[in-house]
Amino acid sequence: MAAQPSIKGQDPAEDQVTADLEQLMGYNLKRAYVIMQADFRDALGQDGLAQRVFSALSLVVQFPQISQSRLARKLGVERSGLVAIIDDLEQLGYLLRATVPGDRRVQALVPTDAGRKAYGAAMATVRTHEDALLSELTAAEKQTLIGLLQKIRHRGETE
Amino acid sequence: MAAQPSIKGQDPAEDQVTADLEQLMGYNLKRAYVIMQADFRDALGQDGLAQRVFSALSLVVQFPQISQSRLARKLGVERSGLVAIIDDLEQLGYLLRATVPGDRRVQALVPTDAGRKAYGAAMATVRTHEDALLSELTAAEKQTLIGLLQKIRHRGETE
DNA sequence: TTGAACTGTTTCCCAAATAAACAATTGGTT
DNA sequence: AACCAATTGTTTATTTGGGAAACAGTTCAA
Repeated sequence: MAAQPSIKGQDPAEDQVTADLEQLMGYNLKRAYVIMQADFRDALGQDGLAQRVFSALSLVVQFPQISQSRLARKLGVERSGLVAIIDDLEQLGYLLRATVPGDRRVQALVPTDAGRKAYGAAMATVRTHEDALLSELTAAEKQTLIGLLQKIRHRGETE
Repeated sequence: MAAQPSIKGQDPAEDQVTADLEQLMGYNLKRAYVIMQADFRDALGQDGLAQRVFSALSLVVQFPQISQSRLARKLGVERSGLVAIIDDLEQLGYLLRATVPGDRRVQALVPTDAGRKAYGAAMATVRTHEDALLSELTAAEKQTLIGLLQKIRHRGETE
């Protein structure tokens, strides 16, 4: 049932063995995620935007005047966790916390010109790096993969 | 180019808009990964094995007498990080750190009967939960998804 | 035998994320 | 009008996962 002991040293046959793990979706997802994440960091440099900051900026650019609560819900994070992210973006001058006339609780997130510009540049860089990393996948495969991942997301995010 | 301001309140149309983010592989991978991870925790209970501990146990069961260095390489983590994981498994009585005759540096990781048993039970639980979470995917889709994720892994892990 | 390389380990540090509590504010119900 | 529930942004503390650097003990080849 179990493989040979494989005491030590090189054991080329070992790599051919298909481990239980390799058939688990969670394991494959995690390993692939770690690789993409490392690639993302590499793309934007160690002083660049973190993945989550980039994602937040993207949605602020696409939905100007969105509130923090709604943004947190869209990103699937807690409101409390979003505060630091928005602080970062505000300090970088990429967005403003604007007061909303009708409701003094809410602060509308408004992207600045610098924010839109930085986002465009970052997005281009990220796309380039993703394309390079995924160069062994065809366009159709990439689309299939994204579609299947979204199927998981739609299932999990509405439960 | 930008969407309507969408000041406040419900805005059902907003969800239909396809954000840039939705076409990025990294973003979809991260969101799907978070969902699977939450499902994993839910499956094994809050006092159950963590994902990484489960993975380590799986490989120890499948490759008895594997060394920590080789296990770390297989899992894609640092040796230093693996120590705590093996400590956990040892404290649970799921494996032993056995000395190897030929090399006094190495400690072979040997699964106990309890370890093999616990692993089998955990694996069955994980599989059941995964199947439930992925019930909207066909068997073929699941296989395709795993294959594409492995393609990313093989690219990233050998670079 | 000397020096390079490897093994497991400890210690320190960092990033990401959640939970719980809080004041200010809003809105609905009576 | 007055109360109460819900919402918003925020702070604080805690947990988790992981990497970097250094270390002593050990092996191995030149």
